[in-house]
Amino acid sequence: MSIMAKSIEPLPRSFYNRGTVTTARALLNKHLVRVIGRTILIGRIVEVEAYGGRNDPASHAYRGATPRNKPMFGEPGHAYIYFTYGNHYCLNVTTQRVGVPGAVLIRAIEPLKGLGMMKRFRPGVPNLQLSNGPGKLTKALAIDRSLNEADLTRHGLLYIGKASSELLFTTKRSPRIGITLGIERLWRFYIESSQYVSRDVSGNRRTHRQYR
DNA sequence: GAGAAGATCTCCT
DNA sequence: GGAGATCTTCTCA
Repeated sequence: MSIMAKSIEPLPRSFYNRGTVTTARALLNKHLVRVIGRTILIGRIVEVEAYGGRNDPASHAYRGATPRNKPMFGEPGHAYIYFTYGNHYCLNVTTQRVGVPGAVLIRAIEPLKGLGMMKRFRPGVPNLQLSNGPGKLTKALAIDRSLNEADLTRHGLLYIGKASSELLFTTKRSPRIGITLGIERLWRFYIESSQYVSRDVSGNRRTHRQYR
């Protein structure tokens, strides 16, 4: 039986209108839905990181509001998408009430539907490598700045819904990846059993070699 | 207006 | 394991 996108109901605003770490954890195993024309791409969220505000030196919001990080200060349940390293887009979900900055970085998804189109966006890449990193998954789902501030609580081009069935899984936590400050916080969460997370338990990058 | 750093990925050795 | 790519954003003068 195929997964019908319409059967996936977007998570309500209240899901995001709470603590960022709580929301990050709760986003695991939810379904990220991307609509491109008549095609529906769906990925199961398997890895996330929480980013706070003025008390979190690793966060874009640490020094207050800027034009870039504005969505982090806005309504919860919206996309915050930024461009980094001259190459990559990163997808975040805003949390907490208006005026309180917070966002969850989606770091990895497991492709569930629309694999063919994802592979067209990432030609020559093995399945396990399609979306096991923040820059990879935005490319696999054709997510760019045009979707910045998109409302994720509605049926639109991009939203997040509950999984059709709640699987049992074990959540692991670790320091966040790729930052130099705030590494004492264990604000990265991932599904232990998933093959699609970006790093293994010891923090090593998952490379092509390991899968050949 | 200049300079530096960056929530990354890929290729090369 | 390491470095280059590539460009946006922010900070500071």
